Formats: sequence, structure tokens, C-alpha cells
Amino acid sequence: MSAPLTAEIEKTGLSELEVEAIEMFINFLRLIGLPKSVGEIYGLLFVAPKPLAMDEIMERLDISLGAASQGLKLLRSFGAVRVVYERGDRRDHYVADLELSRFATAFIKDELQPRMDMASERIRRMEAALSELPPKERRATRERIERLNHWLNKGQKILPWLIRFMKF
Amino acid sequence: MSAPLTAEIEKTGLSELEVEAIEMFINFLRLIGLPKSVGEIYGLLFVAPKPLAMDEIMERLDISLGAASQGLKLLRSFGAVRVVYERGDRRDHYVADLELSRFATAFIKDELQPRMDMASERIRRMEAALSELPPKERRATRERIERLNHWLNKGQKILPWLIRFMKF
DNA sequence: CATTATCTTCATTTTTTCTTGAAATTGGTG
DNA sequence: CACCAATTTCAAGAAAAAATGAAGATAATG
Repeated sequence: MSAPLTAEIEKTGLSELEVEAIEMFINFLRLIGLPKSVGEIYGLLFVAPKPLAMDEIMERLDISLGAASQGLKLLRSFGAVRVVYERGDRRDHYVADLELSRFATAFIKDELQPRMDMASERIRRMEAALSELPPKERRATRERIERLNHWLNKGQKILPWLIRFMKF
Repeated sequence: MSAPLTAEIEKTGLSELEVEAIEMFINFLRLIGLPKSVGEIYGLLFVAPKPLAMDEIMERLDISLGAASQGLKLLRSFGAVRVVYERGDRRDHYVADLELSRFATAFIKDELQPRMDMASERIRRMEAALSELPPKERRATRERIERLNHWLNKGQKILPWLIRFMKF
């Protein structure tokens, strides 16, 4: 097999640059619970020199119609991807929003904050359940619950700060 | 079905307090990619008034030998759980370390930092691959890679700070 | 040092999550 | 307004992750 003259990787039809970007985003987005296909799509769009239509994305990444549609829908919902209209083409075209903090804020909003709210309620219920405990265990258990509460508050405090930091 | 006289929930053998703690930790630890069984174990130990042996954990949570052994191994590796010796009992007994920051630091060390290191290398390779690009696209692409780099540095900067904040 | 309780490992099974693609829907176009 | 390209949805299939438990390893005890 001869070395390619361009950066195209024959087998995949993706340049080395694209492959690196795609793999990077697969890795990072997986960290916040997003499926591989979503990382692929965002990675491809992140380095794309021009807006891509869904069928181009499907073809270049070799993913299904459904994965492309659902992945783009999710990325749109995060604001991580935007639709741009290309004159003379019926298809929607997509560009990456380069503001990576969108992923973090979406994660906080969709995953972290709801769990923290639930945790607050749980802590309240745990405090109520303390009375059912043998008196001997009460003090130590109350302290542990207090510690949970402390952590939760700390988390709640740092989140807005973190968001601001990420947005620069 | 009559209301239980104690806090024991007949069906599960777990008190309401324990159930709340367990569910809370299942939820939070899942966020950092840990399986349900690990959250269950830590949650149970977090509110346990005394050290528990592995077989007690298995029985109370109704999980398998393997899940208990592997979960405890992982938690030990994080420092989230410690072994204490109970005189006159051959079994290892476990207590939760209450310092929740251990999970965060383990996550950073095991998941986040390695990916950041990989990303650094990728960015270097992407910069090298720029030369293969049509000159027209180079500037814009270089800027995007630069933006990735910027984010990565920002991340690297904030991590030690975050860790310190969590440890108080 | 043989016995036995305890614990770990790992091949298999189960469960969960992700992807696929056909069918239904939408919306632009002639 | 009928057509058809583009997109969404979702039931079924595939892949990945987690749980199980038997077999093997370890270590305490008499």
C-alpha cells in the first residue's frame, strides 16, 4: 500500500486531522455520558471547513440515519451544533459551535443539578428517619448526614462559579 | 400490608435511612462511571453504625460474591473504604471513609487526567497535520486547534485548584 | 500442615445502552 | 396540492457493561 498523497486516509475517507479530532471528542464526551456517535459527529463538525449536511455526516462517519439524526438533535439541544441554511440546497447544514463550555453546562443542568436536588430531599428524609434509630447510633449517624449536607452545599456553591469560569 | 414497627423494610431488610443513602450514592457514583453495585456498597457502609463483613454486605444488598469483592476492591483502591480488623472474627470488615473528595480525585486521576494527556498529544499531531491542508483552510483550522489547546490548558489549570477546594 | 473459612478471579449470563433502518412525518418545490 | 427529498421516530438487533457464581487462591486456626 502506497503512502497517500493527501491527508485522506483511504480506508475511512477521513483525514488524520479529522480522525484525531473525532477520537478526542469521543473520549471527552463519553466522560459526560454521551454515546460514541455523538462524539464522532461533533468531532467531525469541529474541524469541518464548511457546514455539513446530515447525509454527508452519515457517509463520512459510516453511521446510520438514526444515529446521525438523534446525535444532531442532542447536540442542537445543547447548543453545541447549529443549523445554517445553504442557498440552493434543501438539506439542513450543520456547523459546530466552538464554545465547549456548552457541554459542561448541559451536563450540569441535565445530570448534576437534578441529582443534587434529589439528594437534598433524601437528606431531609434521612434526618426524619433518624428518630427510628436506636439512640446509641443517632449521634454518629446524624453527623454523617450532616457531612453529606455540607458536601451538597459546597457543590451547590461551586457550580455557578465553575460555569462562569468556563465561559471565561 | 401493615406499617412496620421498626425502620426495617421487610422486603429488603434495609432501613429507610439505608435505602436513601444507597440510592443517593448509586446516583452520584454512576455519574463518574461507577456501576450500581459500587454505589450500593458505599451507600450502605456510609450509614453503617459498625464495620461490615463482605458476606453481610452481599446479603443485605442481595448482590453476588463477585460484585461485592470487586466493588470493595475498587472502593479500597480509591481510599473510599478501609479494612478494619475485628477481634475474634476471621473476616475482613469494612468501613466507609467519609472523605467524599476521594471519589473526585480518583475520577480526575483515573479518567480525566489520562484523557487530557492524550488530548495534548492529539493536538500536537493535529498541528503537524495542518500542513497537509489546502492553504485556504489552514488559518481557520489552526484557530480551532488553538481553541482546543486553550481549553485544555484551562482545564489543567483548574484541576489542582478544584482538588484543593474539595479537600477543604 | 491439613483443614476450612474467606476472598479473588474470570468465563458466562444478564442487563443496559447504543445503533440500525424501515416506516411515518415534515416541509419545500414545481 | 401532489410529489418527493429530507428528517424524525421507534421497534428490533447489536454491542458494551455489569452481575453472577463456580473454581481457584489465600490465609487463619487447631
